[in-house]
Amino acid sequence: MTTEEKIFQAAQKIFEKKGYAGARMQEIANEAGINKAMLHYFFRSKEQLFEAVFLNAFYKIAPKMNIIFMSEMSLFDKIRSFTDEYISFIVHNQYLPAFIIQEMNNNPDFVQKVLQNENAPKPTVLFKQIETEIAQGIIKPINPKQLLLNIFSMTVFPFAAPMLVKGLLQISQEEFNTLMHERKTLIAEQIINAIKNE
Amino acid sequence: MTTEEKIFQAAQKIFEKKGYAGARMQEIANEAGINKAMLHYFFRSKEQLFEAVFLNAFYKIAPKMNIIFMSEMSLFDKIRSFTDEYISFIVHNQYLPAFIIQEMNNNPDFVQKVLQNENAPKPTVLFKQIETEIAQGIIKPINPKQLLLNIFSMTVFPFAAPMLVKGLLQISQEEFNTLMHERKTLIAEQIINAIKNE
DNA sequence: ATATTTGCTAACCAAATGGTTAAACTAAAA
DNA sequence: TTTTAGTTTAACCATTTGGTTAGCAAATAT
Repeated sequence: MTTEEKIFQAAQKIFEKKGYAGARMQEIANEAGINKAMLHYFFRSKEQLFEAVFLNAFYKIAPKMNIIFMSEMSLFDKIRSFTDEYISFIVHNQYLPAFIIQEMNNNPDFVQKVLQNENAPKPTVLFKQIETEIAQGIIKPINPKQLLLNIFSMTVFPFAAPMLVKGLLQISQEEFNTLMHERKTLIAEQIINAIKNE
Repeated sequence: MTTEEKIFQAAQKIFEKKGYAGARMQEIANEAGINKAMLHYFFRSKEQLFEAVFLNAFYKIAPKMNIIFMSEMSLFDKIRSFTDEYISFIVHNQYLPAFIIQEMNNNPDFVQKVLQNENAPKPTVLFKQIETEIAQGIIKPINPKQLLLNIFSMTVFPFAAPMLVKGLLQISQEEFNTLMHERKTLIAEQIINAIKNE
């Protein structure tokens, strides 16, 4: 592993745990086992190092979102495969959603920068599909944005607020993981149950 | 307004916007229009000032949660009144959920401290009620923890990740507010639709 | 073989940051 | 009127923090 990779991985770990404001360049250097000057040698500044880490994190998740936005499946199958694949992925990267959400909240300017990229998921196609399926009588009438927001909320929230969820439900990390595994199919069931006709 | 109140309100504003790590004592003093030494005169340290603000925030929201945990209503009515009252309250305190969630994530020790207080919401009664209504055939079988998590996710998530939501749905703050207003009744409808028998 | 670039470190620096102090001001109690 | 207690400020302090510099050693190019 090159020094640059060591730095990047250390930065990932520290930024994800502490956020931009809470992270310290010295701590990242220690984690990487190298001299602090190397951080600036390879990445110029804390901001640029952070941006590299943040964009990498965001574009790790974005493709998973495109399952629901871009594929050719029926709405029900989109919901099923999105929840399943998203949760399967996030279980192995539990830190990502909270990190991304926190930094988007604290850095509103950043949001547009990220979402104007070509990789950024675009919901218009999905919205049209929902309207079509409503018109066909497959699902009950609902504002497409609300439906997408429901799917998203149920899928992402536990990973956005893991500490709150574990505290409120009074469960351990193990039970949390079990629940998340269950949710891979449960969320789709619940939503489809709520919107399907008959 | 006393100086202590000025400090507290300024601290609320700054901590909520920037988080503990991103907030600066000087900025809080400027916001309050007083000398920085006064912060330490009234609150001793940044940590203690933060703790006062955080606990205040948490115990503003906690009572709204007890609607669903502690009242005597039927499950459906609990869901209806929780989503309605929670969203109504949060619309006027949009910063609160993201702030609480962020600091609970960054400060895992803090979580237990907060949730061991007597005000802290306890879910056991609700879980039993759900199991009873399942046994009575009112609702379909579901893990009570999953049901609570669904209610919670749909209600809280948009306020936990407002920037991400606005970005992904490509909506303005105004449209966001409209959607949230709609959700006061929509969430309950969707969930009840998903779990009710017949 | 020599010059040059690249990777790396120790030491250093200026600014920022949380916190302290001593003195001054204010208002109420004695 | 004098004490006394609480409030406020300006100046100061020690530490932390992001960032820089000068130099060294190994690789690369000439």
